[in-house]
Amino acid sequence: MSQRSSEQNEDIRDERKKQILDAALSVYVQKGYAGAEVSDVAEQAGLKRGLVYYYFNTKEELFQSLFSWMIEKSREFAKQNLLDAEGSPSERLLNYAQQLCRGALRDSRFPRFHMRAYEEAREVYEGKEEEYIRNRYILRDHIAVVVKQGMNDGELRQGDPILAANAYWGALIPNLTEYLGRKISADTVEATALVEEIVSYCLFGLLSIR
Amino acid sequence: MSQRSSEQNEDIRDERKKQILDAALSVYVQKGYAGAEVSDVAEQAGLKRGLVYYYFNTKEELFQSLFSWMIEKSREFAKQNLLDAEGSPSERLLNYAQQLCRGALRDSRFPRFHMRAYEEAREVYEGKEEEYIRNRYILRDHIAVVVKQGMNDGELRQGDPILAANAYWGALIPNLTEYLGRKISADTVEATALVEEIVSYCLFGLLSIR
Amino acid sequence: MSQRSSEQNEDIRDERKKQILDAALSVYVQKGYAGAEVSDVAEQAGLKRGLVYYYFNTKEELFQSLFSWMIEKSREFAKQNLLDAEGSPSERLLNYAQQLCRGALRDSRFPRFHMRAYEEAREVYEGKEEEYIRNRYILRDHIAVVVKQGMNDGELRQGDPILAANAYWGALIPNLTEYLGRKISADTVEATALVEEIVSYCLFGLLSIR
Amino acid sequence: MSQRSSEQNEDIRDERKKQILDAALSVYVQKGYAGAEVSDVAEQAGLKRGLVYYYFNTKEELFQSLFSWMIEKSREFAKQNLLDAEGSPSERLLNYAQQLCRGALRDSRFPRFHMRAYEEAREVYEGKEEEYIRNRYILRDHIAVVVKQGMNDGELRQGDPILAANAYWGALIPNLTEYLGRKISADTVEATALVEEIVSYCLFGLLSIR
DNA sequence: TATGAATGAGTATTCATTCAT
DNA sequence: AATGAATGAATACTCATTCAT
Repeated sequence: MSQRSSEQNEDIRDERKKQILDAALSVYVQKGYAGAEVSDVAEQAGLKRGLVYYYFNTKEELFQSLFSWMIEKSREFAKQNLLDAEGSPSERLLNYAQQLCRGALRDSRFPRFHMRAYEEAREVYEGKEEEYIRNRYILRDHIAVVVKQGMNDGELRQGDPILAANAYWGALIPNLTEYLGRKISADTVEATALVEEIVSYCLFGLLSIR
Repeated sequence: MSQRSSEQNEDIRDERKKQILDAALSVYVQKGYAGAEVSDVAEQAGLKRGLVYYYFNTKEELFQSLFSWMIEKSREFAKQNLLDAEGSPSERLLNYAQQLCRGALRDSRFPRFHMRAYEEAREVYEGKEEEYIRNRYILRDHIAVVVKQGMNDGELRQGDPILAANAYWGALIPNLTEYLGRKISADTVEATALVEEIVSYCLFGLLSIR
Repeated sequence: MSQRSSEQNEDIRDERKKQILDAALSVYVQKGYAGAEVSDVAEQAGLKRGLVYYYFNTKEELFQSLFSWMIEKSREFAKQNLLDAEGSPSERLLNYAQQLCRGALRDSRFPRFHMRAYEEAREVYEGKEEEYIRNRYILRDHIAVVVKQGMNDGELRQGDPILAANAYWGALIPNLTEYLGRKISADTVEATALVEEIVSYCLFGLLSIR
Repeated sequence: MSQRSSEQNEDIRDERKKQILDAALSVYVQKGYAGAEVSDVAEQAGLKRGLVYYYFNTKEELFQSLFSWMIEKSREFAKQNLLDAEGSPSERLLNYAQQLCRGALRDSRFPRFHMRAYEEAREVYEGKEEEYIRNRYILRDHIAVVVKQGMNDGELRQGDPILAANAYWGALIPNLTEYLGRKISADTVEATALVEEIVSYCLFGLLSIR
């Protein structure tokens, strides 16, 4: 019998893991950590339960991997579109919010993941307090860095950057998931206007005096 | 006839139900619906599991009752401090946010409930689509009503009242739960300033140009 | 406060016990021993569960009482209509079967009780082997006595009286419960014909050569 | 791909299901539906409880399967030995009764199942009224068909075939279970005589005049 | 690498029973 | 005598996990 080469196996392994994590994401945004069953994930991935356990030793490990994966993707995204982007802090915050909107139009699971994850990180990282802390707050802290710059520059109102970052992020996320229900396809005029509006609220607030 | 008068029994029943629902709230904000066990609720309430089932037939019924209870309290609160309050729309939105902050200082389970509930309502109300819809969006819709007035008056920027309400509420809630970690006692100068700041973000946004 | 006299109490007690046993019978014929709940019995009797326990210490005791009660009634009935009746053995067997039919027309719970009881006596009398034996076989043994006489007289075919009694009783009982479905009221010509037919099968069998 | 071939798995599944159903039968004839515990069945089968649930989703489903299985076996048996057998109706009824006796000597659980099932079918098929009806009466109806032929031929007395079938079956079954207590091994002269006698009662009745 | 049968530690739920009033 | 709140020991059922193949 011909043996698969080890590189081939390596490829299969990587692909399978991605496949499983992607399925886990879909299940997670619908049911959360406690409510998600390993069977659900397997089914969603079109694989057998046993195989999921072949790649991830426990449900906990699977979802911690999911969290790390998502956090990593989110961090990279923030780095590109926020931290390393060009422009003043407020321009970068605007831009970042726009990019997040665009992303949500493509895949609403991203903001939905973050809505759940904010509350459930403690359960998923039970017993790994540091990772929990590091992961839970990482995005907000990235934002806070830029907010702080803006405050120092006088571009943003003085205050606690953390609270401001929370407000910015909090104003954004629920509206990203709201897209879903409206099922607007990206790149339409309608979508652009909506993005514009959503983004504006988290920077300018609700008042009209400007 | 029973020795205990029927009013006494009525009182006992009411008190027990409250006691159980209050315990369920504590468990819920920590573990969510799927993660919460009826045993946890019983233990938290200092009662036996059997008694919880004496008052609520199933876990589902218990948590649906919890949701209805919380929604009702939230609705009343919104009525008093937002809908029926005095002042212009933006004044009322400011005032309501302040009152929510005060409430969160007393009992952080309120905002924490809403953070979870927004995502989990579908699971809890599985099979009761209308109740789900009604309950999930009720607060946001209350806010949207006032936002719409403000938009009509020209006090608030024109836009979709629902999106604006989402932004307002979203900017507020995560910061309310943030209080917890800081454990500031209400009625201090520090607390007042913090409230001021949090509230300002959801109405004025982050920019300083005003 | 006026005290109830002890005779009055005695009366109440007796009446309540009857009431409970009668309810237990109704529940029993529908659900059997294991399937019957004390709540069912209470509800059927229009009483509260606690009161049932006031009169019968355990579910086991309640149903053992039911069995004793039914057996006693059945025994008396057999004594009057079979053992102490007039006529030859076969005449008495005919008469007894007819009387059982009449009884079933009035209250089908009687034959239905016996159908269940035959199988369930062991469970109900668990740990009381003698009572079980005595009660389970008492009716059949009464019949066997008369059958034996008939065999000795040459009126009935020679054989094992127990087997014959089983056949007689077995041929009768399912048809008594069958009445129910047909809901024939007693004392009609139709009912009389039906009784005639049912009775005939258990004595004459199915063949026409007579 | 799995190492075990799918036929092997098929075989394992079939065997396990049989094993569980057989155990369920043993438990059922002793305790009935409500009294039977899934643990009992597992223990009787020498398997773990979890595995029982792996093959049957609920206790209800398990016992409905048991019923279907038994009914099917009974129906086939009736087809071979009664409906499709040779001879006149009464000869076939005699033959069928004999075969049932023989079967009971080998495995008394068969008649004992039918004694319980007649009463408990309604509970087991709760909510599936048609299946209940179909299954409860199927054997009796098979018998009634042959009885009716016999009546038409003039071989059996005129009457309601259903009542006659009930009488035939009812006279037979309790005596089949009676074998048990006597523990006679089949193929002895004694056993043959007993079968002869039992069978005779359900066709000829008790009278000697023939 | 992949499958699916098997296991066992929980978790929801039921129900007989007690007991204060 | 009567009620209904309270208890706890089962019992049905779920689901993460293991393991032989």
